[in-house]
Parts: sequence; C-alpha cells; structure tokens
Amino acid sequence: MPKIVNHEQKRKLIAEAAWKIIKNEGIEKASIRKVAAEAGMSSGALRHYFSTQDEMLLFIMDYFFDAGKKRSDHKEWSKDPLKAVEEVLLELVPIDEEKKIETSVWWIFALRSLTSDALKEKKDELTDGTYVLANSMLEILTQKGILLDSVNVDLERSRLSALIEGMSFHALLRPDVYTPEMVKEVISYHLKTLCNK
Amino acid sequence: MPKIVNHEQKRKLIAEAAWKIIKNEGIEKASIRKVAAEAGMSSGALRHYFSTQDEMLLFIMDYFFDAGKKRSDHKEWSKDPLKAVEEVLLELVPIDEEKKIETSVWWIFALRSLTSDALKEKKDELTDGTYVLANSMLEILTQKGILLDSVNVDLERSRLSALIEGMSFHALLRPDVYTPEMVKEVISYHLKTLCNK
DNA sequence: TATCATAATAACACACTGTGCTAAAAAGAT
DNA sequence: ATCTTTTTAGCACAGTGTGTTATTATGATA
Repeated sequence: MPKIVNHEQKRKLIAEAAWKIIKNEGIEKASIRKVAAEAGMSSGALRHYFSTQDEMLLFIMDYFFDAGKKRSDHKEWSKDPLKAVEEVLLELVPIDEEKKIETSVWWIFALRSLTSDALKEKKDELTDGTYVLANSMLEILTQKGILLDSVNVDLERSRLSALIEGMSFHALLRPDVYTPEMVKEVISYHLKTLCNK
Repeated sequence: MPKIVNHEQKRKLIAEAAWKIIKNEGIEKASIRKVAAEAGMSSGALRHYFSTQDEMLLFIMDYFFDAGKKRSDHKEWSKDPLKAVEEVLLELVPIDEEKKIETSVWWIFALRSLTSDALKEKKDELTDGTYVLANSMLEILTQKGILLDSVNVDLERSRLSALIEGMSFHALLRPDVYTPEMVKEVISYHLKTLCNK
C-alpha cells in the first residue's frame, strides 16, 4: 500500500552524511538540520528515520563501530601471541585520524549518557566492550602459558581496561605527548610486566 | 567615577550559582540565561563578567579545582609512604558525588577544547596535572627506596597517569562495576607491582 | 483503472540556546 | 550639580531539538 523505501539504507545514507560533517566540522555541528541538508533532504524527512538526535547518534555509533570492527577483522595479526595481543589493544587507541573521530564521538556519547536515559543502555554495552576485550586478551595469554602465575586476573582485567581507556583519553587530548610510538611502548611495557618472556 | 563592584567576588557568586545548576540538573542545563537567573541577574549583566560561555566554564573549572585542591591540602595522609601515595591517587578518582561532578565538568570541558581554541591552553595545563602528579608519586616512592629497580620511570609515569584517568572514566560511567572498593583495590594492586614491600 | 490506506516528506510553531549590539541606569570624582 | 565610566538590562539574530500538522507519493485492492 504505502510508498516503500529501504529504511535501513536511508539511515546509512544519513549516517554517512553525519559522519562527513563530524569529520570536517566537529560533532557539535552535526545538528539535525545540517545533517539533513548534507543528506539532501528536509529535517522533517530525516526525523522520519530518526525521531530524536540521540537516536541518530546511537545509530551512527553502531554503524561506525561495526565498520571499525570489520576493519579489525580483516587485519592480519602476528603469530606471536604477545605481539598479537599488543596489536589488538593498540587498535582501541585513537592513534590515527579515523579512530580519533570515533573516539571523540564515543566520549561525547558517553558523557551525554550520564543525563540521557535513552543512551544509558548503549553506554553499558560499550563500556563492557573494553572490559570483555581486556579479558579475552588475558585469556589468550593464559592459554598460551605466558601469563605470570603471580597475576591476579580479576584485578588485571580492570586494570587493563582502565589503562586502555586512559591511554585513549590522553592520545586524544595530548597527541603531542602521547604519540603513537609512546602509546605502543607503554602497552608493550605493561604486557611485559605480566608475562614471562 | 564609576560604580564599583567587586569583580572577582561577583564572578565567584556566578560560579556558585552555576555549580548549583550543574549539580542538580547537569552541565548542559547551565546556560547563560539560567545561570544568570539563578544568580539573580540579567543575562546581559552576567555577560559583563563572562563575555562567552567558554570563559565562564573556564572560571568555574579553576574555581572548583582550587577548592578540590584545598580540600586535599587539609587532608591527613598516612605515614606509610606507599599508603599515602595510594590515598593521593584515590583523590583523583570520582568515587563520591562531588568529585563525580568535577570530573564530568572536566570531561565536557576537555572534549569541547578539541574544537574551541579558547580552551586549548587550559586543557594542556590540566592534562599535565595528572602527569605531574603521577610523577611526584613515583618520586616519593623512589626517595623512600621502595620503588623496584626494574621499574622504567619514564614509561611508568605515562602508564600511571593513563591508569588514573582510565579509572576515573570507568568510575564515572560504570559506578556499578567500578565501585570505590574496586578502584581502591586496583590502585593498590598496581602500586604493589611497582614496589618491593 | 480508479480508489484508498498508509508511508514518506515537507513545513511550520515553540521554546530554547549563545552571542553581538545598543540604550538605560548607577555611582564615584570633579 | 555635572560629568564619565562602569554596570545593567533588553533586544535582535541565527541557530538548536522537538512536536504537530498538512501534503505528497505509492502500491495494493476493488
């Protein structure tokens, strides 16, 4: 009966338009009206696909986090498990332009989630992400038998995910001090203190 | 010749009014108009003391960070240097309501500094803060001779300040997971791996 | 092919926001 | 009492998110 347009595809089109604005002018410029203009539609039309800005933000986050995940999936990791773990963790830190944008979107989103109920759930899902990944990395090291016996895995998990998040913060705000090399060194150093080789 | 009012005092009055709003309704509600109303003046009057919102934010940050610093100065630290270091580091993590507000103001500010030139300088000063403090703590441990020789102080400084910042992030966003006890444990655990007792 | 239900789109109103500018008020010095 | 400068108030402008209402388009049905 109705006019039928591919909903999901249109949402992706909008997400791409929003991303373009975020990339070039910063996230605070990605208003509903501006994104609509960039996507070539009226703001009313955009709001037919995303009825609130938070909803749009949510979709954008998911869309580009998925893209990041896929990017990682196609990466070749080192055979050496310690090196591989190091590489995976480094993937989470914003040391290139693309990841810097993703991270700042993530921070903005996280902060907004403190006062917006609509975002709370997603925030939990995403903060759990780092935690779960840190855990996986520790499990790999355990399985390969290179994790020191003295390591308290429970605390280590919390420490590692905090360390990664903190490195992200500094890499984003102080790229002059926390250069990619320095970040890499710190992560490598941290892992060495946990392993027996 | 002119009407004379204590400029600094009025700015503090405004900062207190702003803080009240931030505390009760969140920082995004602390608009110029609302803060002015809370302080009992017109928005035009407020803008005579802070010509932009960033300027106001800047002052508020300084004012309440100073308050936090003074609060710490009046604290009694443990005699045991390791314990004392632990306590100081714990001061930086938002485990109570007051510090949570301070931290979220700080994050908002930091993120805004990425796109606002007016805030860049202050951001550097404040990110340096954690770094310098982490350094001081390591120096204390070195002086007391309890820091392990195997520790690479340069990397340790970066790691410690990232860890603290990351713990702050998690404590703010996931107080359900990163409880005060857990935060304390992780910091304590981290310090133990650096020290010989 | 004409009708009709519904999806898609557009357009407007409302209450906000930060900021620039201008006019009025207040008050100390002459 | 007058002058000068600070302080205050108020308005205008462009922008924001969101709610509501009308219009257009479309595909299935009769």
